[in-house]
Amino acid sequence: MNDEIDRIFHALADATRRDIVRRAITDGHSVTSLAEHYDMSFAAVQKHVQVLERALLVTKERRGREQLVRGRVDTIGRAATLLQAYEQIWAQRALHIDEILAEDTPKEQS
Amino acid sequence: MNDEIDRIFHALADATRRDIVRRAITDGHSVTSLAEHYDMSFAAVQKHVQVLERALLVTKERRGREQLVRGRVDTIGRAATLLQAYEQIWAQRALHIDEILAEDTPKEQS
DNA sequence: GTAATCTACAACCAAACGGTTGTAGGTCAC
DNA sequence: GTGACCTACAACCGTTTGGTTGTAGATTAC
Repeated sequence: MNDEIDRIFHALADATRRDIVRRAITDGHSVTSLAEHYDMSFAAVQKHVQVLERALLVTKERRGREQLVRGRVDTIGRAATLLQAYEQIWAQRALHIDEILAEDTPKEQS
Repeated sequence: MNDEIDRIFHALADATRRDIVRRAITDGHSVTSLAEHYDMSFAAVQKHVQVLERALLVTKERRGREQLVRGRVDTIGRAATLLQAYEQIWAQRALHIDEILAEDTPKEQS
């Protein structure tokens, strides 16, 4: 499961791949049509899609001779939840600090 | 700015680094005390901390001869917001699909 | 002042990344 | 069936990553 998270974050750690996800999440796009937007070879874009696919951030669907790339919302949601968990931990810590301050202040006054 | 996001996601794409952030977000820890938890050299952990530092996910604070590592909540929140944005885009798409289905179904019945 | 502790950083190495070109297999149009 | 198009994948290459060991600089304890 840690490997799964590794793959998700690694996949998102590249601007080209994030842009592919952005495009693919609203509509399916062929690999060729995706490749037209970037200043690199078709094969390079194909590799990026493969990385996204292994991270389950994207699926491919045959459409005639094309392969439609589509964003996988469940996985993106999973990653967002993970990060929110980190925020949650922090929020509890901040709350805890507030409690400590609230307890200490009166004692200093006595 | 894209580089900043690259660095954040890349930093989180490693289980050891995620664990360091987890520990450091609630309390400051010296690099040595962090290193005790992992099956690798001190220098390796030090490098991981450096990656987190460059991604602004963590700050170091001198405390005598130790260096306290502490999680940066603002950056974590930033990453969470980014992922939520992706989810948001999806939600709109899902809503759109629902609308299409809602429009189509009656027509099929008539 | 000396020894122990904590950190920083350089040098090295194998493996993974991110790109390239080239070749080959399906699918569509005609 | 031929040609054009879309995709898959192998081979290659320079750079980065993630680990190691070793050395050196501060800081603390005594």
